[in-house]
Amino acid sequence: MAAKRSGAPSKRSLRTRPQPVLEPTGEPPLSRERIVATAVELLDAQGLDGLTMRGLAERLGSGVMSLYWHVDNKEDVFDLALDSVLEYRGPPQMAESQDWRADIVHMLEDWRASMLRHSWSASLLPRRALGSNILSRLELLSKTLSKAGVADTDLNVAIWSLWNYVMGATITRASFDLSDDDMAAAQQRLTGERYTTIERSRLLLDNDWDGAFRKGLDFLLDGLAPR
Amino acid sequence: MAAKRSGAPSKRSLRTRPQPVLEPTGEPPLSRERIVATAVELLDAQGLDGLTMRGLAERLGSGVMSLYWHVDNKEDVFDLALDSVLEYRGPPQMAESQDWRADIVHMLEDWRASMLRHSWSASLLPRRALGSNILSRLELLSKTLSKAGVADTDLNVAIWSLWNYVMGATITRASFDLSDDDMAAAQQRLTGERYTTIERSRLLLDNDWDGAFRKGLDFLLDGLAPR
DNA sequence: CATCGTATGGTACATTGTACTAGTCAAGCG
DNA sequence: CGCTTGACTAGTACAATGTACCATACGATG
Repeated sequence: MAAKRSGAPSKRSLRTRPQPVLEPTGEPPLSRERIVATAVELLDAQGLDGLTMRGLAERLGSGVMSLYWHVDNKEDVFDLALDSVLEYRGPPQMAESQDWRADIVHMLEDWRASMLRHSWSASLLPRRALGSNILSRLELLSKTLSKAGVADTDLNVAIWSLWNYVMGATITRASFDLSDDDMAAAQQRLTGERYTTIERSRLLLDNDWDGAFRKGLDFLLDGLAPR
Repeated sequence: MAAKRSGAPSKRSLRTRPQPVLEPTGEPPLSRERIVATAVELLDAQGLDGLTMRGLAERLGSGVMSLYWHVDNKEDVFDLALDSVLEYRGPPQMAESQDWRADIVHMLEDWRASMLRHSWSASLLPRRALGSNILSRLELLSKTLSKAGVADTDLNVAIWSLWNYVMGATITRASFDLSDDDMAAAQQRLTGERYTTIERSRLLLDNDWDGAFRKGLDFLLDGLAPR
C-alpha cells in the first residue's frame, strides 16, 4: 500500500515510471500532467465551481478515486492548475534589452493577460503559495530592477509594490468581468447625493481596463524609478 | 406566502417592523443585522470555511431555514458581512485637513487594517460587488485627489491604481498570514540556482509588511502627485 | 511461486446549501 | 367574533460534493 500521509511530497512515485509497455489505444494512463491539463480545461469551461473531482475523473475516463493517487486533494489540483497557467517565455527579442522599463511592462502585462485568459486563476491566487512559475517571474523582476539601478534597500518594496498592483488590478478586472449585473446594481446605488464624484467621473463604467492598467503601471514605475 | 424570487430586493419585509410587543427575555428576534453580526463573529473565529448556515443558525438560536427569510442565500451573507466590516470614520482631526496625502494614506491604511482584522474579508473581496461602505471610501478618495489637483483625465486611473495597490497588498498579506508552512515550502524551493536574486534579498522572509505597504504607497503617490 | 510497490476504482459516508412544506402569531376586516 | 392575510419560524428531505476505506489488478523482483 502507498505510504499514508507522507510529510511533504505526495504519495505518488518519485522515481521515473517504468514504461508500462505503452498502451496501444484507449485512454492514456493517468498522470499529474494530464490531470492538471484537464482541470484547466474544465476550469476554463465551467469556472471555479464547475470543477468537481467527479467531473474531472469523467473527463479523464477514470474512476474518481484514482485521481487521489496522483494528487493529494482538490486544493492540490487548484495549486497545480494555477501555476501551470503562469509560465513566462520572456520578452520578445532575444538579446539583452536596453530598456528595463519595457521589459518589466511586458512581463507584467503578460502576467495579467495570462490570468485573465483563465479568469478563475485570479480568485485562486490570493490564497495559495508561490509555484515555480510565479517565482521565476519574481526572480526576473528582481534581476531587472536591480540591474536598472534600484537601490537594494528599496528592492523588496519595489517588487511587492508591482506585485500588489498587478494582483489587485487583475483580480478586480476578473471579478468585474464575471458580473455585469453586480456592476449594474452598484451603479444604481450611485444615483443620489452620496457618491456624486464617482458618479460624475463614471468610475465604474470606464471600461478601458487595459489602458488604465498600463497608465497606472507607468505612474507606479515613475515613483519607483531610481533618481 | 412571501413573494418567491423577487427581482432586486430580498423577500423580507421592506416596511418597518410593527413592534412585536418586544419580547421580555430569551433570544431577540432574527434580523438581518443580527445575522450579519453573528456571521462576522463566526468568520473571525473559524475562517471562511467555518461559516455554515447550520452553525450560524445554531449560534443565533434559530432554525436554519429561518435565516432564509432575511437573507437570499449564503452568498448574500458573505456580501453583507464584507461590507459591514469596511465602515470608515474619517481622518482623525475634524477640520478640513491641509495635507491631502496624509488623508489618503490614513484612509488606505485604515482600509487595509480593517481587512486584516478580519482576514477572511480579503479572500472575499475580489469576487463581490461594491457595498456602500466601499463606495463611500472610493468617493472620499476621489474627492480628495480631485481637490489635490489631479487632472480629471488621470483621476480614474489614479483611483484604480490606489485601489489595486491596496487590494493586492491586503490580499497578499492575508494569504501569507494564514500559511506559515506554505511560506516555508516556497522558501525551500528557492534554494538552488534558479532564484538566486530573490533568495539573496530574502524577499519572502521580509516580514515588515506594514512598513513595506507604507513605503510602496509613498512611491505610488509620488508617481500620481500632480506635477 | 510469493511478495511488494504502483496504480485503479467502487462503495459509503459525512457535510453542505437550500427547496419544499407546514406551522405560528398578530393585525385588519367583515 | 371568525376569517383572512402576511410576516416569520422551522422541520424534513434531497442532491451534490470531497474523500476515507477497501478490494483489486498487474508488473517486477525475490
